[in-house]
Amino acid sequence: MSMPSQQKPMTDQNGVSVIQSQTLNSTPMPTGGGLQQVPQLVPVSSGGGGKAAPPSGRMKKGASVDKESDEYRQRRERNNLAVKKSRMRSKQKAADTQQRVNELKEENERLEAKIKLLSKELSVLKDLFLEHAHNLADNAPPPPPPGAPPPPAEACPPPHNNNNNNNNNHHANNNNKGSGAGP
Amino acid sequence: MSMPSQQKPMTDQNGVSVIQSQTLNSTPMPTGGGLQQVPQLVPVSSGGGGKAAPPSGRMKKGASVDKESDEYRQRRERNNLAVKKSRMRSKQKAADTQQRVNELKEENERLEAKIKLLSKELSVLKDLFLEHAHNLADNAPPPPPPGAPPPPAEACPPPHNNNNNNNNNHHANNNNKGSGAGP
DNA sequence: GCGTATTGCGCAATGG
DNA sequence: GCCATTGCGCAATACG
Repeated sequence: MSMPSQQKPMTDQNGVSVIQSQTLNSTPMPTGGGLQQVPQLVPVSSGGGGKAAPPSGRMKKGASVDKESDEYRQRRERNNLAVKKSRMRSKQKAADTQQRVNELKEENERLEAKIKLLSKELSVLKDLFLEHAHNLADNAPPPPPPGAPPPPAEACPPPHNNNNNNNNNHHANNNNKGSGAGP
Repeated sequence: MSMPSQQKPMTDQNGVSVIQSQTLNSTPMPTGGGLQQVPQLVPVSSGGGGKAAPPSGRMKKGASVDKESDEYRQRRERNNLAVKKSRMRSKQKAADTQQRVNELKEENERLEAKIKLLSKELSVLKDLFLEHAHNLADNAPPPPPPGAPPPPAEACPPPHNNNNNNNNNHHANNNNKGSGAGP
């Protein structure tokens, strides 16, 4: 096993410049506004000629891929396109995820508000019950001692004007859709 | 953001590539991450060796930046580092966002479950009330005509065995502390 | 095996 | 001037 150059793939990155012949502006104009006029201003560099001619005449050989090859250029271009696409999608996905977070946060708030409301309603009802129970207790002595015959219950709770629960819960809109997430 | 100059630089990208020519491994830089490119092994191509010298001998001039410059290399390296860092953070952020989504989804489910439970409790209590009201109505003819003496209430609502709500909610674990959202 | 998709990396332009 | 961000191309690799 040994393999001679096994080291890790260290992207060597050479870069030849290739000026890109032909129309490169085939970009379908992604969303955001690209718009470009392509005025060619001075290329930053490269010397000139771009690599039309590599320093040494040597070109392909067993190991090298000649960048002059038409096929090479074609493949590169295809890959570049794919890369562009991939990155676009990646970005889109990120944005979507972010939006999802916002939506979920909103829904969370709504749910919490609802919980608060329900809790309040419950609390009111429970208080009513308690009050009722107290009234009962008032008129009915609680624990008759063992051995003593239970007194005939004849006192029913007086109205006591339980109208105090003037809470306006009459809306009673119980609209929970179960687990369905909102649109 | 960013779409500054409308003309995307025509990607001229020349790239002279200067392979690592001489000992380029001068980046010990253990900053945090270690990882560095190993000495080159060559295979990959390109100009193979040649790149030690750019295609044309000309280098600096009024406009071009000579890549041979020590300072240039230094700047490049610094930028590369910054780029790496930036990308790392970007990725991290994306991951965090994704996780946030998961957390929010979980919390949402919890909240919905709670709502369901509260709704049920409310419903039970309300039913009780209704039942009670009906019983009252049964024994108390609603509107005593004016002038008529109110009948002596002596019949209190029979138990009616309202035990039908045997749902064991006696646990009453109403752990909600009011408006406080659970942790 | 070939073709696209994804990923790491470097370069250059640009923003702050 | 420096670092941060971003678009882009290249090459290696993953995936079908």
